[in-house]
Amino acid sequence: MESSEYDSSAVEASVRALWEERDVYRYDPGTYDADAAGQVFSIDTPPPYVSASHLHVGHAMSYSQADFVVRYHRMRGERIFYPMGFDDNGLPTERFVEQKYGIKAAEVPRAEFIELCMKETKTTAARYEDLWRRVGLSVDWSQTYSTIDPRCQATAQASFLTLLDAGYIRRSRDPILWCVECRTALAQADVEDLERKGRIHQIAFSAVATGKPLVIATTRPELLAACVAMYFHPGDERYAELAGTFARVPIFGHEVPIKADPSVDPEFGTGLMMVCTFGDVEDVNKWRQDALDLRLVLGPDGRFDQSSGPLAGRNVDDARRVALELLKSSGELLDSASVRQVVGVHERCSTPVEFQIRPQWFVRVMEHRDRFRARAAELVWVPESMKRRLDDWIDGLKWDWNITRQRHYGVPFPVWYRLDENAAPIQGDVLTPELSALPVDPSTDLPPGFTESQRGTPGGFTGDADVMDTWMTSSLSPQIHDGWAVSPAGSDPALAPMSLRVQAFEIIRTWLFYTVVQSEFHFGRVPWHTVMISGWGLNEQGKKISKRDLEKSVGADGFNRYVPDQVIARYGADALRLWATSARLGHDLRYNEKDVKVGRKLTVKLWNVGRFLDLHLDGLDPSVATPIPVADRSAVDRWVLAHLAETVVEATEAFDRYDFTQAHKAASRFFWSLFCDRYLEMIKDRFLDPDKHADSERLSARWTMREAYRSVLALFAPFAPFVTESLYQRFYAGQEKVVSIHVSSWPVVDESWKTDPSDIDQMVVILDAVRALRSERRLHSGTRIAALIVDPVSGAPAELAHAVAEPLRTASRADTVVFGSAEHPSGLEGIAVGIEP
RNA sequence: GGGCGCAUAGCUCAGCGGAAGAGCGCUCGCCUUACACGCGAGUGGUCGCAGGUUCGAAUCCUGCUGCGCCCACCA
Repeated sequence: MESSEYDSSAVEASVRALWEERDVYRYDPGTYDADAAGQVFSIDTPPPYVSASHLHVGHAMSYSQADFVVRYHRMRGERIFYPMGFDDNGLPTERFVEQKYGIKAAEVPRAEFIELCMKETKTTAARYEDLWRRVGLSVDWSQTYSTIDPRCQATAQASFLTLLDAGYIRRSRDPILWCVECRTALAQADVEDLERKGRIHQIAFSAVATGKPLVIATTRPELLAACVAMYFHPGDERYAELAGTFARVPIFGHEVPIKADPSVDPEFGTGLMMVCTFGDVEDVNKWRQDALDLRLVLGPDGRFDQSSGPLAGRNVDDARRVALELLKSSGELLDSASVRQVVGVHERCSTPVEFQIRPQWFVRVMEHRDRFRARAAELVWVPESMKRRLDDWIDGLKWDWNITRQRHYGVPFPVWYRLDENAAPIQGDVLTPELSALPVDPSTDLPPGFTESQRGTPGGFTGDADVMDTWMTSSLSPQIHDGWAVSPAGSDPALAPMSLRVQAFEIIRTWLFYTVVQSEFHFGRVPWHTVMISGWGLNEQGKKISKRDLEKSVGADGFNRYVPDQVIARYGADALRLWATSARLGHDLRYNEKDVKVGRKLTVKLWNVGRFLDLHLDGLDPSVATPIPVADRSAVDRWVLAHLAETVVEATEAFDRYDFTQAHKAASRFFWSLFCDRYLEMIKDRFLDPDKHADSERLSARWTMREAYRSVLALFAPFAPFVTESLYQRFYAGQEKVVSIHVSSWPVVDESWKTDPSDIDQMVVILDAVRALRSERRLHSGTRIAALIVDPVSGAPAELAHAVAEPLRTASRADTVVFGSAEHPSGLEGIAVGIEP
């Protein structure tokens, strides 16, 4: 038996080897029984973007939190389906590859670019998997998926075709959000706010009829080229007479109608505004509502086109500068002022979002919002307050979900368009494959009934060149797991719906929302029973952990406290995970290295109790000996079991409501202050002073500490899986004949443990007073004292004092207990104590 | 502007209707045959502010203030 200093690296490596060798975390499909469906516990985990260049301790925190819950359920005997995926298609990966290789997707042959993407995602995914294994996530790695693999492509395409058939998807030429940097369409969820300083300009138009100046305010003078109307508030008397007349646009000279609309704020600026195609959402609304002209002047590459005169060929910033110069020299720029503005930017590259018009695939979410709200209400939310975030997002939706992206690395749309005699696509004439043929790539595969020679020819066909929004695939993670699109039998009923979705709060509006959409449209139900939302691990300043933290926070010894690999090497994965126990679900937690040290101390303490057992169990062998009935054990032994019983109940109830923080606290409180600091100290005397104690007392202690330690290890197993497994293997696995503590080993309270602990509780109060006396005299706790003097008043205190005299003597390391006169208050009413060294 | 969350010991955080808590830090002891990554004893808080409900409020209600996040947004 090894019983040396704790070496986390060695212990964790050998435990990991055991898990992998025995395949402890493999999902057991078993036999599906509808009545026993609760026995499967299935988890829908977030597939991380493999392009996120580095994982930090904050990621380790949220993934660990999911693992706590999963491990608890596994220990309760449920069959765990715990897969892990990697999200490797879509923009983030492309941008990562573009940056790493210094290329632009558009300027490299498509096949070559995709090959680079695949290569990068493979190596990064392997690195992630390795880290997650070392963190101790109890994932069944045989269930791993990648959002670009054939199964996922087939699932996404099947969803698309099914939704198209059911009328949930439309193709239309709408104004769409567009990123000129990434040169692709975006969905509302891809856009975030950026606050910045801008300038607002007063610009004079002129009334066509009278030549009078009409002054508007704008932050985007370059869009004068795209101006199609001027508006004022219908109640604004200053401009009432302008209704139905026209204004002339500066620089460009075209005439635009002047109209009234209640959405205009008469207090803002001059009370007159211009509408362009398109500067913002209001422009789009008025353009639709009043059927205004279309003057699209900004191209998909972010440059002004030939119709924009002096601005032609320029990008937005350049065009703005030129427009202002022209206005200034013509005297039409009346005023400019600084203003703080908030602009919508693409969240991946922070480029301000522009508008384009082109045919796109949209999922009709707007008209079905009530259905999504109803499903959101069916879900169990942990914490409950997070439901509001989804409700608010649904309420604030403005557009249908645009699932079209003009990129290269993604799932292609499984459609072809029939071409007319000029080889132009015929609107609405869409060719689709059989579901059984999926996945298809329309750029190389053929539509049913066509030959390759007809590709791109008059009367022939052409494949859709775009790819799907990455969320189109990841929102199908439950269906990827249950085999919906690829298994002949369809969704595995044991996995549909799933038990639990785990994720952080920032992707509620994307991943969570879109998954609800898919599940509702395809199956008319929720995708999971419960959603568990974790917070973020923040840096020491309370901010999001940044790339800078990962790169710059390096000490003189080269140690970076934010890099999980380094933290694990120094303190152990158990210690890092134990830090994550202190974050309440849905709440952020500041990361401090010292808090990992606290976790480290707990793992070392658990280990050292193992050494204590090695010394004192004295070959106790449950496989041949029979335990002493609890009723026959010493009072202190019964006492510790009574508190253990309370602890197990508390931890179990906490875990059942996903409150792993309380479960950990309960275990910790019991283990440290009751089991170690009091119980083990109290029983030591039985071993160290054998003459004063009967063999039966020692045997009672041996059985009790063996049983209690078994439960302690199990209570901590979800949090610190490595050290608890190692100790379980050392002391219990052989006798219990169970491969791992992590399987069906959650502690069970024996009814006989539930005794009244109050006598010893009170004794402990007296003991504390005795310890204070010893401390005053600078005696260490091993030093024996000649006598403990107890001075109780008659009645209940005297009865108690006599009842606990012997355990109190033992715990105090006193040779005798003397009932006599003493001065020092014990902390208990009616009892004073003293010591004679 | 709307919504949500948070404000408790120097720090990180529990507690959320019945006598202010933990860990870290700090002070004083103790190298005691499980553990100095330890043990014992201490220090430290008018629980953001102001009202209200209650026999009783850190805990419930109202209003402020500050911080964070989400949404909207002023052309």
